[in-house]
Amino acid sequence: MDNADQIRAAATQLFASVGYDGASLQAIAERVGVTKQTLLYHYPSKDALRRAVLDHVFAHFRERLPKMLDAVTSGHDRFEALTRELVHFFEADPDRARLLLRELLDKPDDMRRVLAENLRPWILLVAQYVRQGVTSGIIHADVDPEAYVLHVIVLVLANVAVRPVTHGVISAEATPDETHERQMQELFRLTRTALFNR
Amino acid sequence: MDNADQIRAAATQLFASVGYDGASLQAIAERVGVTKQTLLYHYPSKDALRRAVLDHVFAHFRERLPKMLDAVTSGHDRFEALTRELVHFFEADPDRARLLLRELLDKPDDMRRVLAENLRPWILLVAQYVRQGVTSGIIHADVDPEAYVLHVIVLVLANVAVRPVTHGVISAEATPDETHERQMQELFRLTRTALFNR
DNA sequence: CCTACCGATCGGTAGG
DNA sequence: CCTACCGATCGGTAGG
Repeated sequence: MDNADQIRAAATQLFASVGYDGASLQAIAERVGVTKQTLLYHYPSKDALRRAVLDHVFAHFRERLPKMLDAVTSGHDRFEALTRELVHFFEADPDRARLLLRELLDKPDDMRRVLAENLRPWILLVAQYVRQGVTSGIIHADVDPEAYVLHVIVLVLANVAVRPVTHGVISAEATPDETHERQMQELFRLTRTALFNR
Repeated sequence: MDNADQIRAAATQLFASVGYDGASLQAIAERVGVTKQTLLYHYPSKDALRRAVLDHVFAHFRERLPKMLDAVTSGHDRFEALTRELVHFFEADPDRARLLLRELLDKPDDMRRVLAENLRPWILLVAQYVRQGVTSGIIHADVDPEAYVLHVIVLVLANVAVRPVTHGVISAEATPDETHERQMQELFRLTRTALFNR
């Protein structure tokens, strides 16, 4: 991994944890062990670094898309497998979830375009699979396919992003990990039950 | 509304839209038409202003709590009424949702304490109502009550917060308002179907 | 002695 | 990739 990659990785972490404005170029450079000026050699502006970070997250997402779509051919466990792939993608690096959520809040206009390009085609495709499930009778007839798929994505994204906080809200004697595991189990149950006829 | 209240209101808007670090005291003061020094007279530091903003949101939430809990005595439409109260609370001022989501990302440790105090007792109470519904047979036996209630809150919060982006993701010819209405209708269907036996 | 401010400026740091 | 800087703006405080 060269310096440009290391800088992007450090920026991803810092943007995710303290936000774009909260992360100074100096702080990002220090994490990598280079000067701020070296950073600005690789990325000519802070905004260029932002775009590089975001592009990299979506590049990873597109890489996993075929695997995700393989999971959703037909039947009950197939849709759950898709949700699991989604959870796996964000839990593999929770900074992805926090970063995307921050971008959604910070740059709604930009993100509308980015998501229209990167997420919309995929949502429409999965929604078509949902419609096939309705036709074959295994899925509730009153589901709104596109809205449902978006809800699943939002729910996974938000739950992974706010995971550090969840524990204090519903836990009793359980550990933070157990609480999160419980939360994700209910996420699978909830999204499955809301979709399929029994 | 005196200057202190106006400053808090302006800070709420700016913190919600550009984040805590992105909102300068100068910009907040300018919105109200006072100097930055006047702001610092009312709130001795930026962090004090942050706490005042957050406290005010939770004060509003606690105000509406009795009404919310009235809604959840028993039966199908009662739980939906509770979700509608929650949606109403955040849609009445979407800045509340954006602000809370930002705080969850910016200050997870602080928010864990804040939510343990302000949200946890209420979640546990509603979860007890869910358990009663399980006993009486109207609610699915495999629901995780606390996790379910938290998912509903997270789903409402996230959907209101990212509303400006939703339209570009699933819409075709519909207006942004119609798309959001569709999204919220599916939210009600999803949370209802995941809870109740048919 | 208190309240609600003002114009000016402090030491540091931002992105570039 | 580094040294040496810039215009501007940051959160916070001075006396009156």
